[in-house]
Amino acid sequence: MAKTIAEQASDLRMSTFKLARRLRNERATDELSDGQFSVLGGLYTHGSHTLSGLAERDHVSAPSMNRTVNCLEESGYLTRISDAADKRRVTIELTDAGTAIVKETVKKRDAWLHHQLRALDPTDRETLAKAADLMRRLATQ
Amino acid sequence: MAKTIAEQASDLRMSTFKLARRLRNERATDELSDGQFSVLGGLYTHGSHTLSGLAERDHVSAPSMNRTVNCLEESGYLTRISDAADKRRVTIELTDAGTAIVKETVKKRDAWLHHQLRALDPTDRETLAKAADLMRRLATQ
DNA sequence: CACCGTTAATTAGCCTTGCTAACCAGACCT
DNA sequence: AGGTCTGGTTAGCAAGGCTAATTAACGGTG
Repeated sequence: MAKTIAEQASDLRMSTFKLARRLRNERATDELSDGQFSVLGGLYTHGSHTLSGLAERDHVSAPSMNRTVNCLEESGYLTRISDAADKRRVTIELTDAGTAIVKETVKKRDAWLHHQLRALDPTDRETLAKAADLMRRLATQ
Repeated sequence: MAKTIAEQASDLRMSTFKLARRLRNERATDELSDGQFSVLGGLYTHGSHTLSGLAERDHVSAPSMNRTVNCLEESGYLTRISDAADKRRVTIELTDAGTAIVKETVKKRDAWLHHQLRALDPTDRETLAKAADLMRRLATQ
């Protein structure tokens, strides 16, 4: 007997929260908080941004992002580069150390999930792969 | 060309986080924070718990849970009932108001996702339903 | 029975991280 | 030059996480 769409919605919501929480707990490095990693990861995959660009991407206020960036700058993972054309603006770039820690953290972070996926049969993996795409599309609407 | 398992893991992780964040933002009532709702929801679906039981379920320390419970008790959503047999223990129960707000919040919370799912074709919905089940199993391992 | 270790809840106090308000400094417009 | 707008920053507040310490009650053992 098929579930109603409402039931599917409820199931998907609960499963998403559960898995997200589980993944968050699997965070493999204590060097970086979740928010900090999100900033470095964003710089890695989408290139350099201004401060307000970063804030907007993470749906966070500019002052909050400023504090996070200060912290990451102190740790040497990124640098501020003031814009020559418009001196109000600051572009924020990953340093080599920043790039390195992103790569390493992603690897560690995915290790648990990778292990779980390998234990599934290929059909189920395919289902999850398709679902991941659908979920991404839902989320960005 | 098929993705590697590692790529699938990375995709699934990102999509899960994105959708979870999106769902979290859809929170329909400003009366309850995320953590507070989680406590009430847990009591609703799994029945009364002791304080430490609640803390463990939410992977939160006992003092943190105590503060949340204090707040919810003040708001009238739950009550403490001291155990007759072992007076150290306290059982925490939903009040009628607590039950009511859980029902209402779940309904509101699922509304957005329900709307999204209805816009998909049935095949994609089926994929997501299967994935929800797989995700739940992954998360509880 | 009295004592000591254990357990459940709570209180006190700290840290992180979100926010808004207020503030520079530079750009832009007239 | 003066007024306004914009990007970044600083200051200070609130929520919610934590650990350490406290209190109360249970339970076994000499």
